[in-house]
Amino acid sequence: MSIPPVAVGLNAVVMAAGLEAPQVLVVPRGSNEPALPFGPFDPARHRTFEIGLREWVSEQAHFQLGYVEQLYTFGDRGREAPLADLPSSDEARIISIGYLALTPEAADLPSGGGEWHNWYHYFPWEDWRAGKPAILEGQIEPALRRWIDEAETDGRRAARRDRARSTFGLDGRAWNEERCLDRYELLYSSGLIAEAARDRKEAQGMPPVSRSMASDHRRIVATAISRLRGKIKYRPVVFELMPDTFTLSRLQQVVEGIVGFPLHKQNFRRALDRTGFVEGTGRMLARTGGRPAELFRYRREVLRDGQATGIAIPRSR
Amino acid sequence: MSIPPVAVGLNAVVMAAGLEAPQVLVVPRGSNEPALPFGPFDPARHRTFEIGLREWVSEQAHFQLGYVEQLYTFGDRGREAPLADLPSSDEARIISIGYLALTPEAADLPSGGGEWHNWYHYFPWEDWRAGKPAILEGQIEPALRRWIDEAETDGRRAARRDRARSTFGLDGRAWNEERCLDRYELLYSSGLIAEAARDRKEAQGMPPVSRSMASDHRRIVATAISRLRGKIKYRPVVFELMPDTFTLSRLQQVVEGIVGFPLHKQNFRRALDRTGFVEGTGRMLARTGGRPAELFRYRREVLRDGQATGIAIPRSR
DNA sequence: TCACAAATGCTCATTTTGAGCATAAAGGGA
DNA sequence: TCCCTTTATGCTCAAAATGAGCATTTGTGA
Repeated sequence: MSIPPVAVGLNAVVMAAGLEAPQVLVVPRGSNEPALPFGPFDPARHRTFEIGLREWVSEQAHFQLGYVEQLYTFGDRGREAPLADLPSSDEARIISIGYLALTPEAADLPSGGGEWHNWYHYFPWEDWRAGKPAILEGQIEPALRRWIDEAETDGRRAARRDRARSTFGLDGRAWNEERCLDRYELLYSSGLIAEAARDRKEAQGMPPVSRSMASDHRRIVATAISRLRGKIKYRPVVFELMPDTFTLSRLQQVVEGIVGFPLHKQNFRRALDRTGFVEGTGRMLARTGGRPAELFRYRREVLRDGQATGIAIPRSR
Repeated sequence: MSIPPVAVGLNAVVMAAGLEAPQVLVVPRGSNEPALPFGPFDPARHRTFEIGLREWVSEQAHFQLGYVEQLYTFGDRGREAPLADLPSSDEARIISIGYLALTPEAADLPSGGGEWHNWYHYFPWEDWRAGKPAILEGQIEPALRRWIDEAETDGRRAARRDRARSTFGLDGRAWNEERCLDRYELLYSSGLIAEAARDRKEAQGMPPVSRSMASDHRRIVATAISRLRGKIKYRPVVFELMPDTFTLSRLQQVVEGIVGFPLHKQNFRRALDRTGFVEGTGRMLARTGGRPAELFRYRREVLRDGQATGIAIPRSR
């Protein structure tokens, strides 16, 4: 049995908690679309994927990754074509293994040309912290309804409607923040995303509703967002994004940034309290704009015993 | 930038609900250790991994996969060496993309030499349905304590103790069924698993505490079990393992087989009821050994709208 | 000195769990 | 035929967790 060779790349979705919104590390590429940091996997040099990933991130971006987990392996034909500075896909297929990395907000900006970009510049429909994003009613929902109506048969129309309803919460359905990837894929397959037109090399009528990224990188980021939004509920991963000490309000702000909607403050604290994940340091942070807040710290030990638990998400409004 | 080529294999962990316990599809290999079904990924033939996977499973095992999801991509050096019928790892590194597939219990046994094997023959310590498995107190816990004591420094000893406590629930800690993979990895790294001795080519004093598998296949199965045990709680994946109609007792039995411990029957039903996932057909199943049970069916539509929900797991005892 | 803005503290009605008791209905054997 | 055993189902009750919102503190800045 012989196995045809393919080239393997490693993609990192490095995330941090910004002041206003969660950030993702991207590499600007001049007039081209920005890309995720990317490095080849060299089986001769790297005993494991993760070692390889950490190595080239520290080489290229000059900073050390902390928390890292494998996301997904992407290998569909056609997805890698637009990355012009990589070998053409005609000979060797390139598959890429996506990783999610979380770094404390204090992480210095990498000097190698990387930049922190707000998640929601790439996914404006995902940010409900200040209510329903205008882009939904203004552009996306009408376009989705058009796409539904364009279906060729009644059956397909019904299938499209079901899909749009459940992912985008149309017709009174609930919005499920974890379905970020499903929404991206729906927008892609219905042609509402710049990458879709680009990949099919045709101009679509859709106004650029958000920023695009090179290759299938925006899909990889959507995968990372979905994963993080889910995981935060059953593993204490948020703390990987926090500095050593923080106020509870800041913690809540970071969680709200991730899930994309506001939380009920008192209930958030009550639930957090019960987990025992956090303990007061006695020190206070002044100049909060009101009463000073106590600084807390994450108790890593708690993770060890006991059940898998993350942070409760007591939705507000 | 050039990317060194590697060979990509696809591994399928195909699972079904057996009469007594969940089953996994394995390929017996005579005097060698049994293996998971494995097929090469050929970028020239397969547009996507999943298409490739479905194709060779239907070729080799003569049956069609239903539900399929990507699990993880395994690429550590050394892991593939023992699969003698594959090219040596010296030249080309083989990485394998693991997939989890779920098939209804009615699925015919594949004729191509595949066999359904009970999960718990490979992971006897994971089956708490009839109480704490004897192998834990009899063999695993003493061996773990020996391994803890063997550590060279106090710090390492403490680290080993913490790790063993939280994964195996030592010293009164809770048993978390989702940490199946962590437990396998601990047993592996502490040398209590046949594969560990094999991979280091040394004979360990450990009695064969369970069946082993080729290469890192048992690790892949552990990954699948952990994934399924987690996912069952927030997505209605159990129904992928059920036939068209089933009794509630059978459904509970399947869930118990997966999570590995008994559930409280009445509360299981109450919670199931609330999800609306299931509806009675009016038909009854006789000869259950007692009062006949109603046959139910899964309402696929419910999945569409509403929140992500799986099946409640009201632990009993 | 007095509002204001945050940070914290508490209460209360609802829901959701966790446990168990009670009743119903077939099949087997006395 | 009539219990008795066995499995299916129904229901109740206390405890815990959630969802909402009012009330109190305590620096800051006008």
